Amino acid sequence: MKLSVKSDYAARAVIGLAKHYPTGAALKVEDLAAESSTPANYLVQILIELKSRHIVKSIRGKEGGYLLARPPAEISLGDVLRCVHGRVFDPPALHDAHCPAELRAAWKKLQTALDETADGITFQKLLDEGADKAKMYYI
Amino acid sequence: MKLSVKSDYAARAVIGLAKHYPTGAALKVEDLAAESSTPANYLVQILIELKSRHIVKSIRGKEGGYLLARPPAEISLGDVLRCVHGRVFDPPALHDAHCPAELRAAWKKLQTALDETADGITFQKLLDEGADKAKMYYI
DNA sequence: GTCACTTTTGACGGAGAGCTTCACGTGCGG
DNA sequence: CCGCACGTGAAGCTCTCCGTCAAAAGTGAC
Repeated sequence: MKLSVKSDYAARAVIGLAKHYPTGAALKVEDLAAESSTPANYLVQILIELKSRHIVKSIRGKEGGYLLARPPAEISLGDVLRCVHGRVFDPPALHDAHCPAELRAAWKKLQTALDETADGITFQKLLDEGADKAKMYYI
Repeated sequence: MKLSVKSDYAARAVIGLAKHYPTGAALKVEDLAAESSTPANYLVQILIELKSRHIVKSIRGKEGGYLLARPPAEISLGDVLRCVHGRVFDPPALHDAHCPAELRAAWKKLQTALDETADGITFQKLLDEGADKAKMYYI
């Protein structure tokens, strides 16, 4: 079960924006694409989806670009994942009447486990982990 | 992120075999397909994969068919899932050097959360749940 | 040995999703 | 008015998933 690169790109973009969040300045798509090494033209579409879910916001015209709509502590990996795809771990069983109830319950269990874990990971935590890792190099 | 129907079919097939496990008799592909309402021709391929991972075993010739290779308590949903797809929740980030380390750690966390949950669900538990549900109708 | 019955294996093809790029429209500032 | 950057839609391409089919090979009954 492969996870699409789209979600990966989205997460990288949000991380990139989160790093620039304290500055308050907008980040151009091309700069963000270069920083997170993602195809710029594809990243645009992802950013639009992220915008529609109020995870990021945009400023047009010169000096325009993207920035986070909320502080990184209030954005979870689950939010980004659910934005890019629909529901995380969506089993076809839920739409199929032939699926036995006990199996449906099992899928649900997996789904909630994944959801809760993803919701527990905020981008503030990811930033802190990255900072900790950078600091460890000096020890 | 949709889960493929293949995994659903596989799980249903194992449940069907688990129900017949006490009898010790082999179950024909067509019967199993009818019972779990899955396309027989497709189910064959899934069963072969399940066999290669020693989750089920087969008997050829007349009176042949499939049966579980182990008791239902020793088969987890994670086993079936990993058999049908490769790794569960495989993020492309692991193969991409451009992915930041903190994000890779986050994907790993989701992956292990899903793995542990799936490994905790044995088919014996699913059978018991189904039996409990059936019993509740008589109360 | 032969036959009926089963699994086994391989290949095929339509359908759909994912990835990427391109071209043009829209709004903002100078 | 003009340039810059976002916004949007469409197109191509590849690849996997889903399902079907046909032929091969093994097994027990007679």
